[in-house]
Amino acid sequence: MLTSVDPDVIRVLGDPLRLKIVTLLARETLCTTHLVEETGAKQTNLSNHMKVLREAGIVETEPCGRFTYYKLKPEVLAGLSEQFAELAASARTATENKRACP
Amino acid sequence: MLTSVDPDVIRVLGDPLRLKIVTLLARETLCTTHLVEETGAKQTNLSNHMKVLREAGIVETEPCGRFTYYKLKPEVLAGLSEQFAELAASARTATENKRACP
DNA sequence: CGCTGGTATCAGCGAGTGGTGATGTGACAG
DNA sequence: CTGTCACATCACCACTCGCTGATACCAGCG
Repeated sequence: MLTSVDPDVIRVLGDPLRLKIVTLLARETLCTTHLVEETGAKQTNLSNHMKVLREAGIVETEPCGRFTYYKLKPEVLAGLSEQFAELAASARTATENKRACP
Repeated sequence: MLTSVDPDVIRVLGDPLRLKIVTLLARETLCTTHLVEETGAKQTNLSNHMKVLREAGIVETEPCGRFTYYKLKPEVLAGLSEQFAELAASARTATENKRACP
């Protein structure tokens, strides 16, 4: 069957700042201080976005002394990739599969 | 380099109704009337969403008499899939790539 | 033509969301 | 114990965005 993509994950990744965070975390595991430097956003703002990403199951936290490291969960991104690939494959066959005018 | 995912396309797909439309269009090419039946949304609402999808380059229109057929552009979805696959692959190596505490 | 039906556009309203400052919490240093 | 630092939470404001009704547009049909 055609597995529909999870709207929640996409919605979370739809925010430009969050997408930038995800892109940064795809390169290396970072803590909030690093993310503040890299993105230029306020700490409070970052913390809010990290909470959203955490609750969406996209990132994991790993305490390290007073610091909190964030790392991506690759399986979530891989799942997204697979679901979009399925959609794309299905869409290729749908071009000629046209429902009749009512 | 790590190609960042296009925020605009993701943002557009983040809406649940639009995602449902895309899922439906991945199965067959439909016109607005069909989409109204399938989603239960008002015609005006659908038309607004279709405009957003069109401007994001996700769907193409194909007039057919008085009807307007919409079909997906598979390459956009395939591109998304590839970009997420890259992110996932990069994220897998980023787990041990931890920046030092400041 | 004028009428009808399919579609697009416009203006307005209400809810949800992001940004921010103040504040709370918990861990380490001295 | 006390101060400091990293981080999280809360409350609030402003703004955006989606939904809707009214309306305009356009293609076919009689």
